[in-house]
Amino acid sequence: MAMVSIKDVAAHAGVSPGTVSNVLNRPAKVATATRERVEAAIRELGFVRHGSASTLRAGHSRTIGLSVIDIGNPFFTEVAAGVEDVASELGYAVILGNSAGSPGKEERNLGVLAEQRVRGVLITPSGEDPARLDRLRERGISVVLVDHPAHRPDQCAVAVDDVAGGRAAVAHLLARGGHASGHSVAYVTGPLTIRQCAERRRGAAEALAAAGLDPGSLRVAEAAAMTARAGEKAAADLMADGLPEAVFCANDLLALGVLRALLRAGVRVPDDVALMGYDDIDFAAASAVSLSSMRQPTYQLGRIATELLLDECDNPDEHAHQHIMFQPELVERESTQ
Amino acid sequence: MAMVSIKDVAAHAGVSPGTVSNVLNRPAKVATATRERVEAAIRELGFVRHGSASTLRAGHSRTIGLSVIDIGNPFFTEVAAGVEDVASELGYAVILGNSAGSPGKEERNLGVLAEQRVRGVLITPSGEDPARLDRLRERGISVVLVDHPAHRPDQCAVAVDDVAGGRAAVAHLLARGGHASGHSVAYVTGPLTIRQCAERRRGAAEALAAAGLDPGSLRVAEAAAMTARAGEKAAADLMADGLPEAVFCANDLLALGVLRALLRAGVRVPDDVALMGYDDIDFAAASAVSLSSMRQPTYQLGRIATELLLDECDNPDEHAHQHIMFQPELVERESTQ
DNA sequence: ACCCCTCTTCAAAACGTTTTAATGCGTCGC
DNA sequence: GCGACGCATTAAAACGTTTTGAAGAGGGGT
Repeated sequence: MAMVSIKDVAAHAGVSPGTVSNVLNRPAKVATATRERVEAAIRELGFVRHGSASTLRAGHSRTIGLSVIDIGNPFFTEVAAGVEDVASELGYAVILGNSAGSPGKEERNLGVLAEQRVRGVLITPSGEDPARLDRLRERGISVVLVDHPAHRPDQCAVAVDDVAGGRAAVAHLLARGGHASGHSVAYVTGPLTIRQCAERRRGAAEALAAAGLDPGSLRVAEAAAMTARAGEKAAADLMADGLPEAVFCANDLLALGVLRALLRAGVRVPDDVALMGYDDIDFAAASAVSLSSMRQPTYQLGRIATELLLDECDNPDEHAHQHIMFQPELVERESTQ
Repeated sequence: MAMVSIKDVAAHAGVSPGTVSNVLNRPAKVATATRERVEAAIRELGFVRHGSASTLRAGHSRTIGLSVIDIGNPFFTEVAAGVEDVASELGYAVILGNSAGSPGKEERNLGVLAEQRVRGVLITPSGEDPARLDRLRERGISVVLVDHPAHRPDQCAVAVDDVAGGRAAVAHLLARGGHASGHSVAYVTGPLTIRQCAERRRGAAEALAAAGLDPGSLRVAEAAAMTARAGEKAAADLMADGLPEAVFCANDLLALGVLRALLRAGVRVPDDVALMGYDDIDFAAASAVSLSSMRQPTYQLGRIATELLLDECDNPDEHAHQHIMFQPELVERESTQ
């Protein structure tokens, strides 16, 4: 409990507190002999810099915020791993916020981040309200969007082309043949207020159109959440209305749930119904019927977003805002063979 | 960028900064009329309390640290979800640290947490070195162990009985019958320096002994990590030395990897080899052959640990340290039928 | 000898909040 | 009408660091 401060270190090393601060922050500015004396004192006394005091005086912290929609989803977990790795390499701490899809909780989390005076925020926004993020920017907190295109030009964003992904997925399903109408293709999705869900749907409709089918005929089953449980429920609803020939799910969690429900009902996959997921999480390959999916560079998403954010924070002058858009990649497995 | 401080609010409301602080921290102490005036000023000016200044002066922050071994493992993800929920309910921010099994990285992360003067730390230690944690305690940072028994009496810990889990798992495998010797049972594990791995092994050996077999005959395959990929590799090694009749894996990720490797090699599960995982992650039920596993109250682990930690922080006097030990539960699925 | 540099170090102010002890102002009991 | 008391508010100090401008020491060139 004996809080040892920079002053104690200074006294112990026979220098002024300012010099200790220099040793800590710009070691080059201080003579080798003194520096070593100070470093020894720091070690002997077990001094740990008080981050809050530093933040208060310096005007900025060494923490960033990460706000995701669902920490239980392996997609976000991998993003978080990328973020954590880069942040930790550069000596930043990561404050985690889980919005659980609720704009209210997201708002509260952003409030906490603002209080903590984080250096910047990485966020996969759960709604489409740029105003809140602009308010952060006005406070001098940089914002980088993750898995979401930029709201404005003077902002970094790292995203994946979801329309293209939806298009490729449904095109792949249609390529198996035998689809007389769009009605034979179902789209199981999370809340369509989530951008990713809406865009993948748009891509799906485009694929139908490209195949000469009515894009409006896509059967859409909107689940309340993007979890396996919600997927099971959606599949039950779907089966009640008559089986489609192919199902495209907005993510792998939904797809795993759908798969479980179908198999339990005695439906054969892919023979009776072909199935596509999205995200290519690790478990997609290990499921009962291995799952075809759209792969995204998830870990990289987190890494690059963090690198952009910290570059923006540390070199505000030379920093060039970037809008990065990756293309997803089709991974073909048993569920569509 | 216009930082509005408590002084600005005070001026705008025609009171002193001290009163504003009181409105923020003990609203009961201030007359209703003034309080409302101040609250209006706060709203109009968009004031956000400077967390660092507050921490500096008050001597403690409203953040806690969470240090886990592998954020990519759904087990820890669920723990993290429980932690985040409770912390967020009580207005605390969570700083996430991923040790990736490396004591060095864990050490660095703890350093960051110490600098941030977190109120407390939730940790699943990756090694067995209580000294580092004691050093935190000396600094006035409470520590609660998660999924790990207490190092000392005056400390909270929330754990699950891993010896019992290992025992139950292997007993279940043996109950299928046909085991002439312990050699027919393999244990695929992560690094045995990880306590969970070592204890589950002990439980496994105990089960062999209880069945009248030589506990030393358990075939142990130690993988470098507790991931599906590492599991695949371990399975390959295992097959090279002759197939066992039953495989017990230290977690579901390893088990999924083993399962994938076995199936690819044409081995039938459970007919040729029975397989048990551990953790009962969501995906265990959805795998190619649904996986028998040991279920742990994961989300609850996170919730309770956080509640204990925050109770210890907020009521240091009345707080009673607790050592909570849950019992895992066998979940039987296809892989052992 | 003198001046002018460079290289180190220092003293002191500032960051935004919390907290303590003190102040002012009514009100109550007598 | 007087002193005492309670309540609401305030002024000012303190938390531990960073930063700035200035001071001091030593050296080289004239």
